[in-house]
Amino acid sequence: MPQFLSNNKKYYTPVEYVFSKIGGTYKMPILWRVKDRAWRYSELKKSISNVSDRMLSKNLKELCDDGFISKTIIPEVPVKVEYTMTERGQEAIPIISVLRDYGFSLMKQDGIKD
Amino acid sequence: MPQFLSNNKKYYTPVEYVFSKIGGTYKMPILWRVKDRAWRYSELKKSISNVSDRMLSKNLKELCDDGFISKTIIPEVPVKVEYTMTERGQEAIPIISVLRDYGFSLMKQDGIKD
DNA sequence: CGGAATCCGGAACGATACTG
DNA sequence: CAGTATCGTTCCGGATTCCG
Repeated sequence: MPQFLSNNKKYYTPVEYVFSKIGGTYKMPILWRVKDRAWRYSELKKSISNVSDRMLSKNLKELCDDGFISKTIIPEVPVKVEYTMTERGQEAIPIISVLRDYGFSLMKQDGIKD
Repeated sequence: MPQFLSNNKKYYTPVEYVFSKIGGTYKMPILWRVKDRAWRYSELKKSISNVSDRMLSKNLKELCDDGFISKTIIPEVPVKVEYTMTERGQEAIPIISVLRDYGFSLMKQDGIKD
């Protein structure tokens, strides 16, 4: 099995590396929303209905730090923050799309209706 | 956000459903190996070098129960067990392939050599 | 050989309260 | 409005032991 290091963490497969960047419960839902236009924090909070503030801000920060989205602070009162896609983030969209389609296919096989 | 139930567990996205079936550290590595030929337990153990017996047997059982691979017991002494792909499992391979390619692309962007 | 059962620690995650 | 801080819980996964 191949392996490599990044930030002192050991990875064994490229797939594992993908999950470390855009895996977890909320990152793909965030990217999927932000792909078309700028979204505000409160919009994302409302749209991803089961996410906590802690998880949302944590995941937004990581996606920013890893270069998938960017954050714009508009200094009005009260403050406005917008999240938009970067080019790197855009490249993830087709992957998420494939996973979504496959998810629907699996659900159909398993007799689950959405 | 859409949501649905399966086995009394709540899912919010199709992607989440995919991960519940073939996510985690070891399931895709297992599927990726079994795709071409039958593999024995001890072969998988050796090939996925960092997996424990607990995790390997647990993941193999779940993949069997979920219909992605099948298990053949050959009653020799000592017993021989082989794992092979089902049709359902085969359908997951292109998805894993896409994720692998994307993983290599991300690694290249991040200056990681495999 | 090919597992299953049990125990356990740490990381991930959730709910709530609070803040610039 | 857009987050932090803190605390409590859950759960993934490793180590170990045992079995047909």
